Amino acid sequence: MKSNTPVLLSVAVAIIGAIVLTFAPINVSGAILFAVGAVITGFIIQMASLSKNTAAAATSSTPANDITDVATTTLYVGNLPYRANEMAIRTLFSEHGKVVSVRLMKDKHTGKRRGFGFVEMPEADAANAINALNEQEFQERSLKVREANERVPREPSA
DNA sequence: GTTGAGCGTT
Repeated sequence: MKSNTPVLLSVAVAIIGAIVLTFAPINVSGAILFAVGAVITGFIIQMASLSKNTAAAATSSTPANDITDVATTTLYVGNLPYRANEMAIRTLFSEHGKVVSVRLMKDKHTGKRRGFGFVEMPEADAANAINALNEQEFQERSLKVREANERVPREPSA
């Protein structure tokens, strides 16, 4: 990781400064000033690195990241085992298409899983996943994959 | 720690 380099550098500067100050005939106020200066320098280096990375990330357009403008279909997945987590469902559906988002509904009060969830996929992949994963066993349970009903409409906050 | 038809939050 490149971002660790400025941190290690600032830490090294601080340590070296402390060692030098230990054997150097300088008063305490000078030591404090040096330490503060070292810390500030480290933060400045970090900020410069962060802004540099942000600018680079914003400037370079990676074609592998634009997948947000695809028409997606939300799938209802029922009869899920209680041990199943989102990662397992995402992995399972990823075998039959691109998974946009996976949401396993849990009880709001207890936080336990209710055994069903929603998987968002592109239309073609969604139909493929329904045809492939519906009524199929997943961890000794028969999956129920269908098209989800209408989501709650986004009410304009007015 | 339990249960088993169903359609839901930032």
